[in-house]
Amino acid sequence: METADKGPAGVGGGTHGAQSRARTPARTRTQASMADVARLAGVSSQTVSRVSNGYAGVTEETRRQVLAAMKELGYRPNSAARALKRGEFRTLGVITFSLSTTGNVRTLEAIANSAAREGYAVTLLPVAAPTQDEVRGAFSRLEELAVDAVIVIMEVHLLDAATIALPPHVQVVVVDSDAGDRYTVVDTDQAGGSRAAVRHLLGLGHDTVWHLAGPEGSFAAQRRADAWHAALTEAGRTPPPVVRGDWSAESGYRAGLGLADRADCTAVFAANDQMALGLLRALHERGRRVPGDVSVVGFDDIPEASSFLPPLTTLHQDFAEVGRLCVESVLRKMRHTGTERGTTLVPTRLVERASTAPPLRNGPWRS
Amino acid sequence: METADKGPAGVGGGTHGAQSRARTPARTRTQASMADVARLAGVSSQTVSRVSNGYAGVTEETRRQVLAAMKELGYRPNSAARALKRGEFRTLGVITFSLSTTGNVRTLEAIANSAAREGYAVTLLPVAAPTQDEVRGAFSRLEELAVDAVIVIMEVHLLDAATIALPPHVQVVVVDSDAGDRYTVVDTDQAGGSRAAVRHLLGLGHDTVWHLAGPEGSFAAQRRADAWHAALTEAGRTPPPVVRGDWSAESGYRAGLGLADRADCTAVFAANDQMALGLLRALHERGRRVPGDVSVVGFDDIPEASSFLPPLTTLHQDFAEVGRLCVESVLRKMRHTGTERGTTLVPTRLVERASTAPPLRNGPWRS
DNA sequence: GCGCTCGATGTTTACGCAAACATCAGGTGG
DNA sequence: CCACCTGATGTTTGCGTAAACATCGAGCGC
Repeated sequence: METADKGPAGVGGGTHGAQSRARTPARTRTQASMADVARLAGVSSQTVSRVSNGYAGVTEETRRQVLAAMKELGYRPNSAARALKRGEFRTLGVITFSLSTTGNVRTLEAIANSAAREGYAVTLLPVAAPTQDEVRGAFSRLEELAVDAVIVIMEVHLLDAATIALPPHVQVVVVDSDAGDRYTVVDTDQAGGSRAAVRHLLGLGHDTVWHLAGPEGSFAAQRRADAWHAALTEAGRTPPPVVRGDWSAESGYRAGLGLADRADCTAVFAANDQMALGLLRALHERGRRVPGDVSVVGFDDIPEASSFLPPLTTLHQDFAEVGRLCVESVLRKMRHTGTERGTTLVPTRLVERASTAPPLRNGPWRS
Repeated sequence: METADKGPAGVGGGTHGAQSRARTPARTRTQASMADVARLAGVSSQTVSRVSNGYAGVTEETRRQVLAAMKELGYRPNSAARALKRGEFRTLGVITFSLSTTGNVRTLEAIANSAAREGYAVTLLPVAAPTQDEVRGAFSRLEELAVDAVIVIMEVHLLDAATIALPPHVQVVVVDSDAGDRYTVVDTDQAGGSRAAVRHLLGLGHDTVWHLAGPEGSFAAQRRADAWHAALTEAGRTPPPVVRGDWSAESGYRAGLGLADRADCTAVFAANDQMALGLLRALHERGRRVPGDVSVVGFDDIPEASSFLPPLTTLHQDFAEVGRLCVESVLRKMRHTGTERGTTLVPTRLVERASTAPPLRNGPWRS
């Protein structure tokens, strides 16, 4: 009872107090080790190890004794020692800057869940700003970090720019990139999604489709814009000039104010739902009805999209699948120690809601 | 020079291919250790350790030699060995279920940043569902995890319910809870924010304020609801019945449909911005203008709130500060090995936008 | 100049675990 | 009945680091 650590010990009830029964001096606040368990159970520490790792070759009787001793001492394997011995940490590092975009967050969440299922922990490497220095910093922190592999949710050119040497055995998987030739890449099928958006709008009868693109530096934005352009060209339409935002609703609003004044703009494909939200607001303020006067398609299908005014037609991204595939492929790379490259794409799905409709050929704005 | 691992393969350009120049057997892909560096530099490994940790007592000359050797071998301290020796991992665990709410994500991000600044890594412990079993599972994974302390972003009653014993030296800090008597709690000043919302609306001249509350199980929701109730009562108003949602925009919409039909409902305080979004949609569909007929106040100030229709008046939460304080207090607890308890509250700030206005005493819906 | 201190460096050890190897008892087949 | 095997268990060893202790040479006061 003199050990004082009873309080913090149990979150909730449980095995409280085992510590306090210990006979060792009070300052010994160190966890019980295998040796301690072995002593109490009257076996060798190796046997404890075998039980701890679920190996065969231990009598049921012995196993029970060891388990009892473990419980009594509140034994927990020391992961540092384990990692040192085994040469692996069972931990994945995830590098991303700012969790401010839905996509990154959802992907991260899926990664964490998949990793947990595989017995891996996930360590977060935040990068404050998308600058070379910051990325380099994250990687140097990473260098001495306890991870077996790394998943990078980031524009890969920043990664290239930071000429940092990773420990040679650390595998890397990249999200949001087209550098499949140099890395293993898992990503949403940006191009397919964009084409679906364009085709949906053209199919409704719109002459052409405007594009509210993401920021310049983003590969995702670039690919969505490229595919939009290609789809229009393939359909024999003239792509209007690209309007750029920065993913934020605010930027969508600003861009939307410009678009709202153009009578020839009857359909807009926004590169993400946030910008679409801003766009809707701008159109509404300028008296352009959606979808009567203007149809709008977003990208991402954030949970709120169905509550926009009007509910937003958008491309659903399967972030869970992206995360799952990231973990799967990085683990595969680790185990095969292969250097496989290539890109895995996860398809999108068009979710039709109320923000798209055929154009009003003779609406107040038309002619 | 014969030691092989000169070039720990590079991410990005740089030292690529150095591996292949190595003369030792290819399978030797193990990182250089302190001993290797020591050998190359012609010093003892202890001196390497001293340089590595920036300790005094090393000649400038020697230091340079060691640093050169480190660089040549691409030496990186092995964090497992370091952790084993030092008895600490320099890692914080964060337990949360689903990163689906803005608040949790933003807090997590702030925690990661603050932790990085302190030289700590952050390991994510995802909990799939808010059930006892899941929480218990997360904690048992945690038990053998390489963390020095834990921050829980979760309703604490789930934590209580999971009768799990943490390693005694692992400190816990909790977000979103009122259990300051048992844990160290850092949280947004939910009550203060709610009172500000109510006072703002009453100040505009509304007779009373309706409340669109969060789900039953949530402490944050409970506290916001309680404070709303108290503020109304203090002002001598009769609180209308509570309307409940589940934080989602969809639930806000459903609740809003009911509210929209009540002529006596001229002001609503929604417990978060997402629900406010759904509420706005419902009111709009039913022809109730905001803020003309109904004023709406949200909570959180998510980035999109300024792009709602109309831009939402809401309570700004300082998640960055919450995260920072979490890290600060958990580290303090670790260092002092204290068992300090108590609650730290971070104030909110009312952001007035366009969704609130004085009531129209003689609008179409009034009398 | 002698003994002393002090700063720079080397040597030993242990952290906790698990692979590799060693041991040992009991059974089996010739 | 002995050589051999098999399955359960114990012993040794080393992972990479850093604390604790040991050493060693130079400078300094008397």
